[in-house]
Amino acid sequence: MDITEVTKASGLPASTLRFYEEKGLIRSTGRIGLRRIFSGDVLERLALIALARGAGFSLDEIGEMFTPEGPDIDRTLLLAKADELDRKINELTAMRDGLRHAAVCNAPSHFECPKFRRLLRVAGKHRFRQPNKLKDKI
Amino acid sequence: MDITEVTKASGLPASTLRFYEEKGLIRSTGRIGLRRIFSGDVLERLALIALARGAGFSLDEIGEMFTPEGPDIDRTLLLAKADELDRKINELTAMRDGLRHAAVCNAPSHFECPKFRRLLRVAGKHRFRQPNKLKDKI
DNA sequence: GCTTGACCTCAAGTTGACTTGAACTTTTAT
DNA sequence: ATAAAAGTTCAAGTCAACTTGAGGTCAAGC
Repeated sequence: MDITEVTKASGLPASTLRFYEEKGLIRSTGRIGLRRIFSGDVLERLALIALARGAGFSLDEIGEMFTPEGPDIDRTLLLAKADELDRKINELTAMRDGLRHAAVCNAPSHFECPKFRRLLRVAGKHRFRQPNKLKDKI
Repeated sequence: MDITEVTKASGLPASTLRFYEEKGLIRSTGRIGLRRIFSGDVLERLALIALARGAGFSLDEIGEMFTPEGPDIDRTLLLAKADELDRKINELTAMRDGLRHAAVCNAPSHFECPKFRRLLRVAGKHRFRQPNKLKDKI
């Protein structure tokens, strides 16, 4: 398939496909002239990438999961990630319940609603961003 | 409390607190000299921000939820967001199960494992990034 | 055989959420 | 009184994940 067929089948723009290829997340099987040719299973790969992205993995992390040859995708890493997802799911569930409650609650501000405030306590600790990398000293 | 007390209590760096203030997400109650003074409930606010961030809301969206005076936080918006979270929760659950399975599965490649492939189909469609905004024409 | 449109490359721009740095002012500690 | 520590502003930098743009190539249809 050529790149437009992939864009149609996957919904991703060509620029993204080229970008993913450059990152090593997908591979084109060859060229006709300049044009990339992809084999059908790139779609499966893209689906997996989409899934992993949805689960909060970064492209780099996804790249590492697809170790070029490694049959040994680090299993403890996978389990750790699964646990992380469990925590995340709990958080999202709390937030969802909070929203549903907020939609019917008539406290003047949600901050004044005890139900809502309890949620804050429940779903506390989660870091979103790592500190910027400091430049390594030589 | 001054800004360092807030950083200690919240775990957020001072730069973030200033940034949030500039964005209108939190407010300092006054100054001593140049220095900001915060009242204790900023911590609650920060907890809520953290929760909402964790649930995937952008800072701008969070800002809108804290409408300055609006008693009428658009309830349908809240419910829509809750539904969105439900979908996300399903996705994460699928991914989590996929990871747990992958950790014990001994198919040569996860792509070759039918259980895993089924997941791909299940948890398909989710957009992560909106198209860049095109500059509005005058 | 030539135009046209799909594709290409490569560099630079974009967005969100912050962080970092430089230069300055205050408080606090000696 | 004075220096260090902690705070401030404002502009610029960073990072991920892409997108956009300029300029070039090439196969396909007329």
